[in-house]
Amino acid sequence: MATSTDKTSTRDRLLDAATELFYRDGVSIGVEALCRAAGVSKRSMYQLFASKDEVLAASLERRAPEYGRRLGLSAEESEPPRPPRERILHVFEQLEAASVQDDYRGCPFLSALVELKDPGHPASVVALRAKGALVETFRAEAERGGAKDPDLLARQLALIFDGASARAGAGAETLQGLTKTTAATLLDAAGMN
Amino acid sequence: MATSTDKTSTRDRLLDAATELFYRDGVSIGVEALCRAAGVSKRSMYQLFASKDEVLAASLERRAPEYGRRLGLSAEESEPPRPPRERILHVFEQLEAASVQDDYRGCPFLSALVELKDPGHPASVVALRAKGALVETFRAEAERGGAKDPDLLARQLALIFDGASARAGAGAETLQGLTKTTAATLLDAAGMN
DNA sequence: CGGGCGGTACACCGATCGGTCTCGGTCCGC
DNA sequence: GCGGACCGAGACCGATCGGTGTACCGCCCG
Repeated sequence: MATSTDKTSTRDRLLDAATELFYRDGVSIGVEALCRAAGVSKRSMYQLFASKDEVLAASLERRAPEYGRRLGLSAEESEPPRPPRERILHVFEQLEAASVQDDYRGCPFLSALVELKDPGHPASVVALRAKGALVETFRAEAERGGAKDPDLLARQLALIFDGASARAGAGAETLQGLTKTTAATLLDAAGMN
Repeated sequence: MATSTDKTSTRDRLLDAATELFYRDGVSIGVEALCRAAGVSKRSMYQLFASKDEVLAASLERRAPEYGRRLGLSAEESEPPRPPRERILHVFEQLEAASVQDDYRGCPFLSALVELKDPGHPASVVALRAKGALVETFRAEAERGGAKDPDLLARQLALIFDGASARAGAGAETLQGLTKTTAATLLDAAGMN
């Protein structure tokens, strides 16, 4: 019936460990190490998932909603809707805040796409969907804010977002207001607010 | 004496194959497959390099100068120096031209950094140096072009560059003038030409 | 009480990993 | 012509890969 917490616990433990290890060590982490970290036997893992690839896909899938939420882009009804410009800039504030943590390794979806190199991989499909959702949310905010070309602006912001997460994750950039400044410049040029 | 072409041929064949296979299949490609593709025995490879990691680093190292050259950033004395704005925009033209090829997988240096995740890896050191050189060249052109804040502009352009190569390489974006447009917007905002 | 059911533990599979080593051949200078 | 440097082919090493098969255990439900 999956009503209580302990029913799903082995699956959750597995996906929690998968999220962390795949992110920290990359997709090449072994099934053995993964299961050991999760406190789950390989047998159980292969009863829950058809393959390691599916575990990776599922861990990204589960991460997607929380990812959008932390960026402040989810359509929450709690707060009165802040102006689109603020909401967009808030995304980059969050990104920069996350990037200063020393275990930051960049956007997990982009990393998975780069590491897998196969767009047909189940995890790549999930990652591409998450990336598409981000652009779409940017686009909606841009439109709401009266940008001249919402689609162009959204794709520009996505460039900044992924470029910043990749460079910061690789240790090639420290951001420090860089993305917020750049995003603001692009918003201005798009005539938004 | 390493004077003629054939003396260095096994090394070159190996690095050529390494460049291609590491780029296409990622750093997880096996030594066996690598040597087979290069027509070089494992024994020869391990006499030329201490480890697979060193082969990867050397292949990136060798690629670096040609990389900068293809972007049109090398200090060639042949042509009369075009204005900085044009030179910068030319970089993005070249990037977009490269990204339409169906075997395009993004910037090889950024990919290596993402895949390795270890900034101390010899190949990561090479890649970080190449990335630093790109930013520095942007910065020099920005200064030459009278940008208000050359350092800021250079980092912004690097964001665009890496974001675009990552997204295009992952199949999440098709560019189509996007980077050139965006770069031009940033150049304008920086008061450059 | 008994039988599933979900779970762990662990041996095991063939394949492949990075790396070493031996063998035989080819070519070059003496 | 001979010795040695060089190199490709590939066997071999222990470890690990993703994945499976078997046996055993505790727990809940009838």
